[in-house]
Amino acid sequence: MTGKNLAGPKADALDLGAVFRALADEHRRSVMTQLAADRSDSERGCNSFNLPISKQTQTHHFRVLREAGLVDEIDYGNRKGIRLRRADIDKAFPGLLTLLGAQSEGGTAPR
Amino acid sequence: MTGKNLAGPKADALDLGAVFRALADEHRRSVMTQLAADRSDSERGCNSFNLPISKQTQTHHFRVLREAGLVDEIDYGNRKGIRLRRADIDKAFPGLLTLLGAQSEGGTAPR
DNA sequence: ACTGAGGTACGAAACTTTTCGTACCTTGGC
DNA sequence: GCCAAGGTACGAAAAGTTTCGTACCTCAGT
Repeated sequence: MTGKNLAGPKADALDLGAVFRALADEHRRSVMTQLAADRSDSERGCNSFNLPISKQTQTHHFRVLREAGLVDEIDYGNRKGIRLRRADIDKAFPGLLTLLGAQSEGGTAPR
Repeated sequence: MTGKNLAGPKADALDLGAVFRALADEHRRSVMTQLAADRSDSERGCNSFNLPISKQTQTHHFRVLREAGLVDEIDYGNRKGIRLRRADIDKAFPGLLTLLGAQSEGGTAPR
């Protein structure tokens, strides 16, 4: 069954402030890092991220990501899909998605 | 008179979360955008940014920027200087500083 | 039609951030 | 020595964020 896409900002209306605010939270950044790491940009189920928080809180975080224009949310009624808006992000803020991978890849330098 | 450099994280200890949290605030992002735009990376006085907030609040914001490792603060006693840590930032998060300029420069891109 | 899994709405508690008032410190110039 | 300009410390109000409880919705399978 075809789901309907929930509304987010247009590609040319992405706001850097909203994006940084969205990425400031550890849980949301974890989601974005996982999405950015998958070069195939396939749709993922919303509970495939193993977030250690309740589902109400997850609803909140996914909404913030969508409203920042970072992901599309596809509503299937009793299930939800999420997909990275890679093309739009790369166009508006080139290098941002690469940055997300940098931290984990860089290695754990002891102080 | 030589001022003394206030402590911030080491170059290899920059944290992406702290950086995004620092850049999530409009005032701090404004400061960083101005600093990033000056390719000479010269030291600037702390009240040369025309922030529409009280000096106590400015103290707070500059501290957040320093603790995120984005700037050095130089204390002259009755005056303070601030300088972008461009090399450290470029090394840890290449492309980040370019991103800060993107919004103002990119402007209204026709899609 | 019932049930169960996944999701949302609303509201409240806990926590964090931003902001500023009052009081105080530091340096340079008089 | 005194003052003014620039800055900090501490505390508290205001505002924003994160979290979850309770109640409810939606679809798939039976």
